[in-house]
Amino acid sequence: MSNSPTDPGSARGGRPTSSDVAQRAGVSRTAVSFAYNDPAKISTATRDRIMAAADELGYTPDPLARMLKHRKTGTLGLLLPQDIAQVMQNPYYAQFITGIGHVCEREGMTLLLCPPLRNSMLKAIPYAAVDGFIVTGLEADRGEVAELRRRKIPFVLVDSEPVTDVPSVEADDDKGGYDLVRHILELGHTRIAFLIFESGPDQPNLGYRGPLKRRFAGAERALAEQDLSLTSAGVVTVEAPCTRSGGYTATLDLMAGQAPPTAIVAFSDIMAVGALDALKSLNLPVPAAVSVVGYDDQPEAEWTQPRLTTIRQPIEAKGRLAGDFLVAAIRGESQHPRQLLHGALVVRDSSGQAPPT
Amino acid sequence: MSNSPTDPGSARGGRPTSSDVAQRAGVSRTAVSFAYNDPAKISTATRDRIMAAADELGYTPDPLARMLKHRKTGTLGLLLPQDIAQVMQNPYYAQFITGIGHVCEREGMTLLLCPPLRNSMLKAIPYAAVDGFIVTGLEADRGEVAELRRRKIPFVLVDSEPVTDVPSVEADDDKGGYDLVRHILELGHTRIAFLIFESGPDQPNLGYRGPLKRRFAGAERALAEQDLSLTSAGVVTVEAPCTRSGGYTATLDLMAGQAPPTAIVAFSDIMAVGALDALKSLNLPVPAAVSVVGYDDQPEAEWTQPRLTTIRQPIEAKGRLAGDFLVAAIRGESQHPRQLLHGALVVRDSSGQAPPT
DNA sequence: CTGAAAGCGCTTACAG
DNA sequence: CTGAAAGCGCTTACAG
Repeated sequence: MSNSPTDPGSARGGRPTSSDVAQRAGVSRTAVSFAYNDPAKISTATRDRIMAAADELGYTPDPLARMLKHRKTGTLGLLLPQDIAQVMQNPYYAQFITGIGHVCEREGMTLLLCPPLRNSMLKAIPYAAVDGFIVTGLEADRGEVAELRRRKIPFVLVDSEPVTDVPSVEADDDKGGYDLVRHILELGHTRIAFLIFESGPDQPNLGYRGPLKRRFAGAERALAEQDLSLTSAGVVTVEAPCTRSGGYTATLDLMAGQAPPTAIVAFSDIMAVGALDALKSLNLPVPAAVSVVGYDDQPEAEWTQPRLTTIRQPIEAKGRLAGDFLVAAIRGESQHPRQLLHGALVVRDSSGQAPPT
Repeated sequence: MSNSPTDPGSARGGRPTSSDVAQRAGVSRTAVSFAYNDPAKISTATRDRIMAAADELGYTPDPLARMLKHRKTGTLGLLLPQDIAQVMQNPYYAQFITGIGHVCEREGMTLLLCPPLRNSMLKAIPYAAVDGFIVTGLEADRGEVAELRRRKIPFVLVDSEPVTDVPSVEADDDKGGYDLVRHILELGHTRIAFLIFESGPDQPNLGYRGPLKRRFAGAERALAEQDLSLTSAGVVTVEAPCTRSGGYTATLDLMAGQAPPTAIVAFSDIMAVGALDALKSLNLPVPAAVSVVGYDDQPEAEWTQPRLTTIRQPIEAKGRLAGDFLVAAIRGESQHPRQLLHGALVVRDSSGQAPPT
């Protein structure tokens, strides 16, 4: 109605379009577009007139229309396995996103956080206006990955099983788990508790997956060398939320049991810090009575009392590489780069000889 | 070329469009659209045929085109005053984003992180495909806010000066600063060091702004009640990066000076924790020799040794409210809601009587 | 139940 | 230096 040929929109309630500006400035829409994108193509006078009109009308080119035309959005998508709130609570993700952030800065791009939609990562994919996805916490055989493949949209896999036909960034979690447990075993411990983070409601009872699965695989190898296993007497595994208080509570429970562990292997620094808190509150000296080790080497690990033995993992580098690979894939530059990131055992003061029995 | 009327795109290198699917299924583009958006309008047989064709072609509706047509993106924009990497390092933002995340989950929306583009927040605005912005760390008189107003795009201001014609979420930082300093003064301290975070390169030498400015205003009121001021002998202010090690290093410097402070007022918990570290390494008992107080009441504050006296600030609630206000504004529901969030002094163990002189 | 047509707001060869 | 036209890929009244 108000959209008749004679009134191309200026009377509508909505925001002004390039037609409105063109009309007001007495030029074509082409000229308006040039004023913003290629000022050399029009005279200065025309440009000034257009900009003045745009200013009066409160016009700015619609980013959506621009993106549709250019077939690019200038944004990287991060497909998340959990809600934004949960992710932000996890220092691991904060570091990972920091790494991606460096790439965004360099490329002048924005970052879209894409949490599951109605509990489904799959459903979140088609609604994201991005040039490509970074996918974390997903095995390559999941439906989401197949969907991404099918849509031929650039993406990179982080922390999945090794795959060869997709850009991917992996960490040697198997080796990390092995090194950590071997260190503990060399100190003479045999009563060992594994303190792990809950897998999340998304994938219940599927057994451990992803990095956790690989860390356990490494742990089992180390145990096997001493004729032990995850099911040996004295070896236990407890799950808790991936937070400091999660580690605290779980450790309190653990130490209240009979034949409590002499070593606690937490697969997350933040949980290890909680374990340290619990042992302090129980007046159990670390590492004299109980050893505690973590995973990730978060900054906190250096500040705890005693300082935490842990596996250093280059989380930020992981994010940065994932971003680099994605940008390359978007540009069609690289084929299927893969990078395996190495961790390292960092021995500090929280692990020591097993107490005599 | 390959785009001739007889070949609507299926032979192109790019992704398939609804035309390709329509052609393959022998229906119109309308039918394809209905298959996705309103299946009741076509027969089951037709729908199946369409979906099969879509599957073979790897088709999914282009989110950009959809958004352009619907005039909504389903994403909230967070306009950041710093790069993503810096923001993610700051636990304040992690909590704030957590709050927004709850809203995203409830609404099924995504969150776009919009860092400055070429060092300019202003330049970042026109490139963001969002339904509205949450703007943090900006005074209402800044150009960015004027630009947002001009474009008539929904937005909410967080931690700005009070404004009435825009949805906003504020915290009573003035009262926080007052309460904190009054607490310290009541304990008899007169040699006081303020430990504050650097303002960032974006706004150099403009004096303190935003929450920092208001906290200082409150602090000055409290000082004035004791005939002191920020420039009194014994009262100093030092700036450092808003990190644990920033607080650590600054405190070491502070205590090495002559007439070192007996109270350290950090306007950030994370810096206060660093101060605690430094005092421990100097063997200065807290609070017997030196009192330390923080701001924010991050989870860490309860875990430090000794536990930290601080101002509790509902950061997550701040994010949640900002999200709620923005969603309401996008829907055109609310006018200009404002919410002032209250903090509270939480006295724990890190503050005590000033040592006798 | 299905299709031709207009339109979301922009950009970019192309012709003048 | 400027403008008419086609097109990015979709959706949605409208007419059948």
